Amino acid sequence: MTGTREERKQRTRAALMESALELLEDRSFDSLSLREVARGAGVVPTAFYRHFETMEELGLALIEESIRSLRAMIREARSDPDPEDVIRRSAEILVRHVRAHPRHFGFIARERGSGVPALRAAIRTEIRLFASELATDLTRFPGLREWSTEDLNILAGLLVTTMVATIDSILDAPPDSPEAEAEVMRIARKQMTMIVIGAPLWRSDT
Amino acid sequence: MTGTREERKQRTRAALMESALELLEDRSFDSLSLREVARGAGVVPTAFYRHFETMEELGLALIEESIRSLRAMIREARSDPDPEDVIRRSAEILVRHVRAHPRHFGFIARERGSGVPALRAAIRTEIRLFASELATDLTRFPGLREWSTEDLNILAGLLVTTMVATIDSILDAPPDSPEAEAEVMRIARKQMTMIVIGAPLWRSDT
DNA sequence: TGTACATCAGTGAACGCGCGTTCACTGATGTAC
DNA sequence: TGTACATCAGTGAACGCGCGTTCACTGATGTAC
Repeated sequence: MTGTREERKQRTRAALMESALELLEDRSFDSLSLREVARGAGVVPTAFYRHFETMEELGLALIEESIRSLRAMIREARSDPDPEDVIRRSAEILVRHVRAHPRHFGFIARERGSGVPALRAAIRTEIRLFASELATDLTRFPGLREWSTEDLNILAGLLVTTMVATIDSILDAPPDSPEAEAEVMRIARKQMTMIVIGAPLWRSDT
Repeated sequence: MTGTREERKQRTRAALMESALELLEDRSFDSLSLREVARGAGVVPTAFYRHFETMEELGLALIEESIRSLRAMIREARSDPDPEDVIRRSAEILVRHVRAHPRHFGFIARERGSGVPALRAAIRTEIRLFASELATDLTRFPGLREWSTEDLNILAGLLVTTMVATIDSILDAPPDSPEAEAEVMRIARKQMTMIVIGAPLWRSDT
């Protein structure tokens, strides 16, 4: 029981989010109850209301937190100026980040398709944003310089879809197996390579 | 109240599944209650037990039903012996079937990532099965004849991922807009083309 | 530094509600003779 | 064809339970003087 009143309040808030994240490991968000979350945080149900008006608000806060992980990952992937090696590095970074924050990525991956509309919408917006940033980055590649914006977006969408599927694979794989991890990484690398090798040739075909 | 006792029983069973499917349009399966489903079917809660032991059993029955749609779609797509046109036709068939059974595909798309483990597992198994059948079909393409089984599976996985993402797009699009539908189909076609053009060239690159 | 008062994070009792499941039942349909 | 009995899909009351939310509260922390 140390710290100022404000610090302690923030700690309880964090405990509520932590509790939810833990429960979400094998449950969907809209099957979670306020009382369970409070219980997991070691706090009486009514204390919840000092921090969030509704469970949905807590869900959105969790998405925001998860998205910070995502952004950190993207920033790292982008920081590499060498486009030669970009696929290998991207696959590595993706796997490493998902392994480092499995509960956040699991939460996002699961709520992306299902459940509470507000969470669904927030996640989809974020993924779309990522895809359009990727489209901008793609112009650095030699074969793609004079592509139309629309075609770049389509290609970026395809790459993002592949990455999201890779996230699913990582989360499905046994958690402590470096072999499984390497395998997922290898497949992701091959798939992304297939795409970027084919894409520049696609133009001539209309 | 016509038909034999058995026919009437089957009709009630169908009504329970129909009720669940309707409720699932904007809810996740594990937030559904047995009482709601029974209510929607116009039947007392305890009557549910004459048809299913648990809600999970009903969920699995729904997946089975949904998968019949999926199989019908796959059969149609495979029946075309002309590999030239296969992408255009596949995209069309995909969009048409999803539009024809939006609730079934929506249910599958949503439960694929989330919720009840048994449903999740059943759906993933089915998708994996589809991917490995597709891998077999791919050997018909000239450039892929002497690929390794593993590489064919990776390519098939990539195509299936793209199709699943397309299903999401169709379900997200406004339901009565032929323009939106055509747009989704066009994007799916482009993406699959990018993949299959690039894939045969990929080999030389290791 | 000390005192008097305000703030407010967390408490605990209470509420009405929908839930899954049990049980004994009803009465129409099916079957044997 | 008619009768007597068996089957069984659906009923309705009852149960204990966890839920979200309200409310008045407590007592430690913060602030003004």
